[in-house]
Amino acid sequence: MLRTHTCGELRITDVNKRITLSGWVQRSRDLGGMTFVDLRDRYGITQLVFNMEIHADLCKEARKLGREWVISIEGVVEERSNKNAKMATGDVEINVDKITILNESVLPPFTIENNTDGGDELRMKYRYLDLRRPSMKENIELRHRMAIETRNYLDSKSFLEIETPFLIKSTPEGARDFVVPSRVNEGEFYALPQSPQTFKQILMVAGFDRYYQIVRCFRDEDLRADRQPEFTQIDCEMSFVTQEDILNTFEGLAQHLFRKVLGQELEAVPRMTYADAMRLYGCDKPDLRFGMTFTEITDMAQGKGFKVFDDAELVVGITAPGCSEYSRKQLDELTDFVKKPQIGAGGLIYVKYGTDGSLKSSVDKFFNNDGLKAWVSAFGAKEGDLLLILAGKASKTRKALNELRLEMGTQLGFRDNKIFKPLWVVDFPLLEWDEDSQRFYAMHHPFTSPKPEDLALLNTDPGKVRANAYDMVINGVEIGGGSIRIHNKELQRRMFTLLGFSEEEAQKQFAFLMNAFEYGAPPHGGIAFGFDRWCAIFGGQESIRDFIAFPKNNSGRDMMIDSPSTISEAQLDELHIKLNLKK
RNA sequence: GGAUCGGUAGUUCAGCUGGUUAGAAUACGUGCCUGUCACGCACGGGGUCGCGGGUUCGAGUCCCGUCCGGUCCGCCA
Repeated sequence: MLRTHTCGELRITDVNKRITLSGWVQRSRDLGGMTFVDLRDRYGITQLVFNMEIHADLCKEARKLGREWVISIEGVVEERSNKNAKMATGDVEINVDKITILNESVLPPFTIENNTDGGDELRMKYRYLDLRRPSMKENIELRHRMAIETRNYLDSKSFLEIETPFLIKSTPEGARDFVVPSRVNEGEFYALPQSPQTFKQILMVAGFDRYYQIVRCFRDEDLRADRQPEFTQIDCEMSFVTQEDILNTFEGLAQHLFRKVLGQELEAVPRMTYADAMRLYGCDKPDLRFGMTFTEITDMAQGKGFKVFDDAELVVGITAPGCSEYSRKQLDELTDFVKKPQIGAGGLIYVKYGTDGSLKSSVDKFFNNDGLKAWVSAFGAKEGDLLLILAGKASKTRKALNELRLEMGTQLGFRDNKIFKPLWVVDFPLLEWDEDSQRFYAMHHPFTSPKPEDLALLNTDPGKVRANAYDMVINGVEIGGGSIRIHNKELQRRMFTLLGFSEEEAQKQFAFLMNAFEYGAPPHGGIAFGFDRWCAIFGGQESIRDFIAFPKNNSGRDMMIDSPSTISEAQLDELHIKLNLKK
């Protein structure tokens, strides 16, 4: 037998038991007369003790054990004379009388500890070593619990988990597709799904009523810390429901996961319209862990001869609580921050509202004390606060102030990763105008239904039409989004027209869906959650990579298996493919 | 497609305005040590300063190019 127990389970109540443990050598401490070895497996660490006076040969053998060697030992559980309160197994140790070396290990390139000395690149190349670290193991375990509890909840609500194909068809809308050549169909290609969107809608036509799938999706776009070319969604769809039914059902999922995975009771998730989110936070996924909402003072600020304000479409600011004593240097740094090309503000105006009630601003030349006082009151600022104001074109200025708000939230310690503030953002616009191509694009996707009360605007002012679309946001991260779909042929046709699809194009791309809709499509809608992101947020981290067992790096490469890679001429021939390389 | 930061010992990093033999910590090896648990102490080995070119009496350091990695913008319906 290679083990009777795991390395995480022995307690004081097990003293005097004869046991067998197997695992990896975490480290050893040779004190001369005795040697301690920490033996690690998935479940924890148990200390082994070897005493020169009792087993000299064994003790010498133990000294030779290297880091990450795999061994099996037999011995007796003993109470420690020096207990270690930091370890779950810290009350006991194993007096070993037999060592079996199961496998030696070469020296690992980084330490197998939570505070590893390894950089990201090495950790990905030697992922099997990285995954031995307790923190990584816990992330993977968290992911497992999230998946199990998602299935438990959805199963309890009569959802069926149904698999949809990975080899599907490329569509030009949306993200770039990963493409797979077909050997048996010369010159033709499959595409990997960006999401199972059309399949889940067809499952509704098929009458499956409530569908879900924890499913891999693929997008051939540039990566970020929170974006991988393949990622996992909790994909869901329901029939005979209103938006309200969907929000309630998946608020229930969120509450279930908070309870089962984090042990927290989640109150009702607040809702905010897209319009309010943009007005108060300058973005469609506000971080509600802190306030600092936007205050618009365009009217108040204009007509006093300050050109920056007078020329601006919008003058808007935030209140940084307790920051009136910010130094010139700190304010300069904030100015540099908003002037970074990625943020793109022209400059930053501040008003210091001193603890003594004094007012000092960077625009004193143009605004007297009364003018500034009116601002302070509009902002609802208190003595000791600092107003930070941006001006310019409305959308760009809001975007920049959003970045500044988040930066200030971080600097002031308001973004505690142990605190969770979920939010529904609702009433998204149906369409988005694209300046470059001078046409509307679907903000969510072309099957999203407009709000019935906005239907009339479809002909007169399409940009104003709101959709039955919604996002779930936690701490400023979009973790899910969905919509009520169009199930009416006429409406769908009008949508395609608005989006600039000709009848033929719509037929060519979506014939299967349009055909299915001819046969009695029920009213339906759904939602999809970014599973990796949700895991990362629950784990208190920003990067999703540490919650994926085998992630890809910034360039979409798998550092461990070194993919993608070239293929042989024979393979290319078989696929009828000729390369046309730029370099 | 663009911006920006980085590449120096197995690893994580320092190395100033160009100037003697490139350092620290950690890991590793050897020795000592009977209650350690980040054990301790002593000693030791370990470097194509990513690569190529240039400037210079002299380049880890400056310049150009290139490769690799990180972060962000665009992109991601």
